[in-house]
Amino acid sequence: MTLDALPPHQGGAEQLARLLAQALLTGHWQPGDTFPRELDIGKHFAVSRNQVRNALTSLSAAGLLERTAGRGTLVREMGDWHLLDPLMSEWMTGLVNLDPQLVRAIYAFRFSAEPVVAGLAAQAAEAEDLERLERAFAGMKNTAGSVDARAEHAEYDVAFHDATYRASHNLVWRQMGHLLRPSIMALIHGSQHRTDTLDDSLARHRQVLDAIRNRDASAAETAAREVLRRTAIDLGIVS
Amino acid sequence: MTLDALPPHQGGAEQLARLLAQALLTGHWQPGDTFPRELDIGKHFAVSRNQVRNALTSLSAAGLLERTAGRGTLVREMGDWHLLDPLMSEWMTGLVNLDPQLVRAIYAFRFSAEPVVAGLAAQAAEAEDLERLERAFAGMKNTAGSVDARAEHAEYDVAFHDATYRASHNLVWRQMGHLLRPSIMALIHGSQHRTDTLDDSLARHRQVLDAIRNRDASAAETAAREVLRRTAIDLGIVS
DNA sequence: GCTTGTTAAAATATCAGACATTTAATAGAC
DNA sequence: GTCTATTAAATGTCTGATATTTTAACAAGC
Repeated sequence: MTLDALPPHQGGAEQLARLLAQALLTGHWQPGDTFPRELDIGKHFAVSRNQVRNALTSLSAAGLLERTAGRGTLVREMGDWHLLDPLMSEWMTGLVNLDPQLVRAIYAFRFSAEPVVAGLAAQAAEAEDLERLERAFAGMKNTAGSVDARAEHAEYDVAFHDATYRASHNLVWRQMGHLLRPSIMALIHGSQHRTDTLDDSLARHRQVLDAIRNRDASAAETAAREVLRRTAIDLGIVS
Repeated sequence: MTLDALPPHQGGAEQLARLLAQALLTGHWQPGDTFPRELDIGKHFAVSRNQVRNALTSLSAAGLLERTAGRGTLVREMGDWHLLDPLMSEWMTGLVNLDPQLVRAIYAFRFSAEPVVAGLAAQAAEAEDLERLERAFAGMKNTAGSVDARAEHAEYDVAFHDATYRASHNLVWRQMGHLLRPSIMALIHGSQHRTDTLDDSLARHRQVLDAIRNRDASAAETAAREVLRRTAIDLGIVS
């Protein structure tokens, strides 16, 4: 794979990093391939070697590449990717071609983890957390009607789940909230956005909110599981 | 806080990064403090500005620092740390002074997560995974007797839990295996290493192994919970 | 033939210094 | 007092030279 298929970019090592990362995430290079040399990348995108090095440093840190002096830059396999790196989440968000294997893996993780998190949230949530959850839920409700507010709706959706993770009051779980955005954003492209499915999703979210508000951990677990069943349908993982 | 209290270092930006990271992790600087300037760090440790910048880039990427042109470098609060970054795990391993709040947070995470992971492992484990688990368990058994093999024992302990995460066959869960090393290594300094507690720990690990081997998810969950109860005692979280 | 050592090429890593950019503080004009 | 230049200080960037590492080719010696 060469650089020719990639779109041009404008300004900044971060932009370049995103561009290359997204190419890697969508499988433009195979694991084990040698990545283009610094100088070639710089020449192709008309940026300095510094910019290239900064970008490649990010990609290495995220486990996408492996660089060794003298040999060059190698593309690493999916199992080595640092999926929990916030930068990764940023790069994944908005990708339409995200590897289905990856989408399924993230979903499977959420399906096993979020019920537990919701349970913890029910035990640990404080007033501040409940407010966040309620604000996010209200936002989801307000944007559920119109078709053109679906991006905004997704943002509130992310905010709701993120608030759940935060409400667990655990530093580690909270970090995992980063994975939510790419996972939920994938819904925008995957589902049909029919009014009744949105209503159904909303009702299930409300159950989670109520359970947490009532400090009912086991109800929160079941409710979270129900939300994710809905998500599975929308993602096309089950029918 | 100044740099004077830090030990000297030898060679390489990675060493420098580790040194500074560990100082940050043990609270040598308070959140919100301004970190020393690039040039001062370079002068103090007798390294080039490049090395300093490379080190600081790592620390920023891990969420320990926030750098802005013109203003300088700020120390971020614990809630912003990327606890799931493998580099962080590497820096945390071997730290004796790790913040108790952090140790407890990681433990609480494991206590809620590992039962689920063990359950998944029981469903998804393949022959290769069972072999890994058995090898690790055998290693734990062999090193349980002698007092001076406790570091080696801890390594097998890490390997056992890591094998559990891997056996879940989920890319996201697998990433979390990185957190195990610092968490388990903390045990070396925290517990008394009496023979009977080691035997007890070993017996509980065997339960997990057996449950996974028997593909009994719910038994694996309970067994994992029991292992972690033992860990809590050894960490001094409960008595 | 097989091993070993030498050399050369190619790639990333590092260095040093100048320059650019951003930010915050400060002095002055009104 | 408030707003506006100016200045200082910090991180960011560029460039070219140099160092280090790795691989491969090739020759020497047994």
